[in-house]
Order: sequence, then structure tokens, then C-alpha cells
Amino acid sequence: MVRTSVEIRYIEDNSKRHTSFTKRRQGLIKKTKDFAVKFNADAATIVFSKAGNVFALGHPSVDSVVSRYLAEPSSESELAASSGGGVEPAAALTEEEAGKRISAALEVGSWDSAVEGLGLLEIEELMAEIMKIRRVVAARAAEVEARGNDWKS
Amino acid sequence: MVRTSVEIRYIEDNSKRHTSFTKRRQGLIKKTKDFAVKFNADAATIVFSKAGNVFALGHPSVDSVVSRYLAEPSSESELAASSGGGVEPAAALTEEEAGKRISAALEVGSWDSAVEGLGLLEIEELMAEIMKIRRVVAARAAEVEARGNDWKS
DNA sequence: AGGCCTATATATAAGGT
DNA sequence: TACCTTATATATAGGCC
Repeated sequence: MVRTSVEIRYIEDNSKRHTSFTKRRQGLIKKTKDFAVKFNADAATIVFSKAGNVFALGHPSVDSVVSRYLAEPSSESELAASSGGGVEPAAALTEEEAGKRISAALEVGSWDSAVEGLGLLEIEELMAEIMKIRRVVAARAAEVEARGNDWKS
Repeated sequence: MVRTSVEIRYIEDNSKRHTSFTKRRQGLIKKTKDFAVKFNADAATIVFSKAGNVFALGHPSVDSVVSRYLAEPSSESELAASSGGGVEPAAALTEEEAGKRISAALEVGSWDSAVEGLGLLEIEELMAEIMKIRRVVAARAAEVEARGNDWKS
């Protein structure tokens, strides 16, 4: 890379930093978009300004990409039960129970009802269940997509 | 050499697409990194290859950015299909329809039924819907955690 | 602020090895 | 296949509105 002037380091001047921030943010988002289109691949970019505003773009959607990322085995942010010191998963929620709650919430139209009154362990179970659904959906998506694509594996 | 206007559209040739994919992926990741450093801002980019491999970079970490994103009240950026194909969001799946499918699948005990017969766009809608549920659950978890807990010691 | 301009810096499509 | 090279396309810092 050509070295000189514009080094990649924190910009002190507030005004310049902000202007540059906006430009680069747009460029980054655009690149991500082009990338997704060009390869018809799942991709997402999320950016937060110091003010706390979030700028994000994803294909097919930020949520779908994020959810797919979270479902990755290597992902460490999974709110899985592997945490607590030596606390055992206890009984938590059964798969069936989790299903009923989700189902009920869907009928009422309020997801909040699904988690109402639940403890952390139970919530984790519920999340695991949700992730399970997501995986099946993802698998189906890959299946459908396979009908017209690529150089995979 | 480089023919004019490199249109942003899906590359058919497998070999060329793969090569280009790698280059642009690296470029995108690099841009994200530079961005984060230059503005000391939270940012992340996640990319999936057709083979299913995930490439991601985030500052301070992908997980932290993703978590922060999920904590947002209601952020959802979409990649308007306009750029490349002019593909319209079409009918996709309505939120209600997605709910019914999930609900039905739960009753039958088979998630596969939830995605059966769906096209890619519809499946993505379903994914987004599932993500919504997850968001609520995550919010609930944060709430509970705030009361003083130890699930993530 | 938010555009527009222009000189550089960077990224990258082809082609070669 | 993956790594070079090189010509060209894009991005963007800094001005100037």
C-alpha cells in the first residue's frame, strides 16, 4: 500500500472526524451492499456513531445475517447455558413448554407474554429453542438456494 | 484490462466470482477495521460465503457489536433489492403469516413444516420474524440480569 | 451542516505465472 | 489454485461553497 499522509488513526479534530465519519460510513455501507449483490451472499455491516446512532445494512437483512452469525458454532455470544459458575441447567424449560409459550405469544401477538415470569435459565432454554427454529429455516434457505448456484465446498 | 464500468451485479463465472469474492471480502473487512480505528467507533461486518463459511470483524469485537445491535429498540436495515435486480420485495411473508407457520410447526413438532414450500424471500421474512422473537427474549434476559444475577459471570 | 470538486490514495478485474 | 502485476475504477481528504 502506498504509504504517506492519510494514516489510519484516530482523528482528533471533531469537525474533520465527523465529516470523514459520514463519508466513510457511506462508503462502507455501499461496499457491503455491492458485495452482497455481486456475490448474492449474506453480508451485513453495523456501525455505531459516538452519539449512539446505529447505521446498518444487511442482505437479505441485518437481522437474518446477525441471526445466522449467532447460530454459528464458533459464535461465542450465544446466550447459552454454558455460563454460570457451577450452576446446573436445572430443569429450566422443556422443549415442549418453550414451544407452547412461543405459540401462545404468536396467538396473542405479544412476544412479551412468552417470557413473562420466566427465570434466566428458562429464558435461555427459550432462546435455544428459537435458535433451533432458525437453524431449520437456514437449512431450508440453503437448500432452496442450492438449486441454482455456486461453487460451494 | 479492466473493461469499463464494472457493473455491480452477480458474477456468473464460478472461478472469477470466487476470486473476486475473496478480494472484496478482504477489502471490506479491512475497510471496517480502518473505520473502527479511525473513529474509535463500534463497527462490525459479517460475511458468509456460499459454502457457509463466515468471515467477520468487529470492534471491539463482533459479538459486542452484534449484542449492541440486538439491544436496539427496533433497528432493521434492509437492502433494497433495487440496486442490482430491481427485484421487488414481492409478497414475501406477512408477519402474521410467519407467526402462523411457526405456531403450526410447534404444534406438529416439526419445524420443517414451517418452511415447506417457501421461497427464499419468504424464508428470509420468517428468519426476520424469528429474530424479532429473539430480540424480545434477549431484552427480557437483560432485564432480569439487571436485577442482579449471575448468568454471565 | 450537506453538496460539489479534484487530487491522491486504495481497491480491484484481468491477465500472467 | 493462489500469488503477482498493472491499468483502471472507486473512495475519500480537504477545499470551497
